[in-house]
Amino acid sequence: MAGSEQTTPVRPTLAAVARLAGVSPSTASLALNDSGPVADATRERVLRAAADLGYAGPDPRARSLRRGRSGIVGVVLEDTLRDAFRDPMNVLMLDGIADVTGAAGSSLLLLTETLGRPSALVDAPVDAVVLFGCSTRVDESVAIVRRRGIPVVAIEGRPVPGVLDIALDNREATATLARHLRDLGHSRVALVTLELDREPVAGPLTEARIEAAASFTALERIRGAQDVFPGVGGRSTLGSSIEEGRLAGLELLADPEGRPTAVIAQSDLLAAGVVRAATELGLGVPGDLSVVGFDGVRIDDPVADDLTTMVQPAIAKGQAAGRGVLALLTGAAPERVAFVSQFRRGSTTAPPPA
Amino acid sequence: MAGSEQTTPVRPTLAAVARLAGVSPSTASLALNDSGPVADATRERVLRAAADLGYAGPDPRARSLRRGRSGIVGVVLEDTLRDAFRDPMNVLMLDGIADVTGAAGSSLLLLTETLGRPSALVDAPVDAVVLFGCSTRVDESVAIVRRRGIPVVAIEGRPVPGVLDIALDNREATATLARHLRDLGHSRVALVTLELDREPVAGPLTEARIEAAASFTALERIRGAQDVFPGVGGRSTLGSSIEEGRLAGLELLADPEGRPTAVIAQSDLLAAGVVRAATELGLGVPGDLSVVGFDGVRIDDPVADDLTTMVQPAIAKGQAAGRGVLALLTGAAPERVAFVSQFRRGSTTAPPPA
DNA sequence: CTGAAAGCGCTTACAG
DNA sequence: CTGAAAGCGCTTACAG
Repeated sequence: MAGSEQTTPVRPTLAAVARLAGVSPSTASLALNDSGPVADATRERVLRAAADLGYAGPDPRARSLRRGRSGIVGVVLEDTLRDAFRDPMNVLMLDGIADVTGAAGSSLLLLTETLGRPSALVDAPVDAVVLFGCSTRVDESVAIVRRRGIPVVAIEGRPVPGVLDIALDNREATATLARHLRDLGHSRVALVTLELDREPVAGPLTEARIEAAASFTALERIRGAQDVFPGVGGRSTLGSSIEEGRLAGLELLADPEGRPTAVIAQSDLLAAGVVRAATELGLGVPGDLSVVGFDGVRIDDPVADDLTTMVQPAIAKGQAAGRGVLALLTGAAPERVAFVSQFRRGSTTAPPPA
Repeated sequence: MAGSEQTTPVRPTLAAVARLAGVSPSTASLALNDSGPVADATRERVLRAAADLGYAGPDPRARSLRRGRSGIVGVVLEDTLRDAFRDPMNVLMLDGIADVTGAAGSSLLLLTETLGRPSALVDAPVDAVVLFGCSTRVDESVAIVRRRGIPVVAIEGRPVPGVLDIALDNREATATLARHLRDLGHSRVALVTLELDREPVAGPLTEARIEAAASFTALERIRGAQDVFPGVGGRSTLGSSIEEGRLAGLELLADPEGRPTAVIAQSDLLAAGVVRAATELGLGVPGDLSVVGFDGVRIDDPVADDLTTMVQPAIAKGQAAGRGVLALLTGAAPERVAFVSQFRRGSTTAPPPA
């Protein structure tokens, strides 16, 4: 109005409203939040004053300091959002979390685990944190958060005391797929894994690398395959995407000699990539090569539309994580939750070529 | 240790550290942040005290109240995260924003515009907000945020005073596609639009609905088509997805009589769906039907892999929005940014059937 | 029903 | 170089 200010207009405070209404800040606060007995006339005066001043509600920063709660739940994903959201599983889990925490009035803060750069996690104003355990850098995050005394829920994390775990039967589920392949007659099987190491490497799986695996999810799924095919080898990737699956598939299938007759991919995206690689090399699926995935996403790819896979309840997992957060926040006894995947036979598995 | 507490252990405060170190809180603060002259010996004592107590750094809530900054940027998306993230454009833009704000030490808070439920936007502790303008409920968000006096950047928003706009040449870009079709000889053209209304409806486009359009992006793209094909009709959808495109395509192509020879879809996802619908109906693309999209995403669908489309710089748009936020926060003069899309001729357009 | 007071945990001029 | 003080904006016992 008077003079064209460059600075942000000063936001009216509760004190200003109280002053204009001619009451104390305490009374104004009670009236505005109607959290106490206030005379109707007084309330009205306060409300009018607030309206006159354009008071937009309490400053969330002050309120959260006072209350000891920010209403924010941190969600820790891998490196870039682009990578994290490429896999529909992550999006679905996030959506599941938001379902529950959103209904309780909390919003989600996106945090990434960037190697090198100090994590925003160290001083983000979060009430609780959800870790995506398929990430390879959960351990650092857990350390930071526990130091801060903030409740943590880990989806598929390596069981750690003090961290509420939302578990999936990764090992047993993969074993189910492996048995399916074995029952079909396969014995030359190869793995295509999710990112395995803290600094992901695409390359052949070795005992040493498996030993040192940072991703609990990837490790458990490897173990499930080993339960059925001891010593099974394969390749690790840089993460769950069709392209990574394709690259791994190309490597695995290049040499007609040692070529596997079946591939166990650790996600549907990777499996779709393997199918694509096979097609490029002129191999038929499932005629020449059987391929299984994991997740049970519908992939918009006619060539891998009907994968044999384990269907996991991604949204339910997210919701359970959300409920876990809420429980931890109210001091309730955190109950570990374990989800079970379901076998779905698609059209990408068959007996090995004669 | 002593007694198994149910309550969260009390976090050590700066005051506790100072007490243990035998200095004042002010000095402890200076030492911890090294933001002032402190004797080496003193600093060491403070640091040791902090370590002994397991002090995890300043409480972000208190710090942000004091500083007047939370280090959080709100990002307002449509309804559910699942819907928002289904379109790669949104993910890429988000990633672009995170690039810039993350480097400046801010994290992203996910906020959704849910009809009915009061938006978390009214009291989220954000320093600034980025609005995704293709959403149909930007106007409410703008109102809330301006009332709070928080800087706003809108990506493809309807130009509003006080809101920094990251613009895209939606109208002209669509006109380019339309001219391409006209030059090929098409005159029976139909539109498949993004969500148009506050409460999205899938159905035939009418003048009244266009008049009342809530999505500025959708509206501008309609206008661009009308610039070349006055009065062009079509169908609106519930949002950018292959399935929505398919459904709209099925409706548009059902009747062999009035069937268009070309469809202008407002996103590549929608265009892919239209191609799919055509295929289902036994129509060849581009032989029987030409289809153009918008965005320039690579869609993992062999049948719509090579769309004729306008390629838009999604990540750059996000980065520009991020820079806009930073500028607004430092009080710099906000400069409106306008991006230009590029025509890419794919294999989904050809002259109309004879 | 209303107000004075304390305090959430920190940072930042300001003295000394 | 160090400390006492003020204050960010609110909420919540506690008197009255």
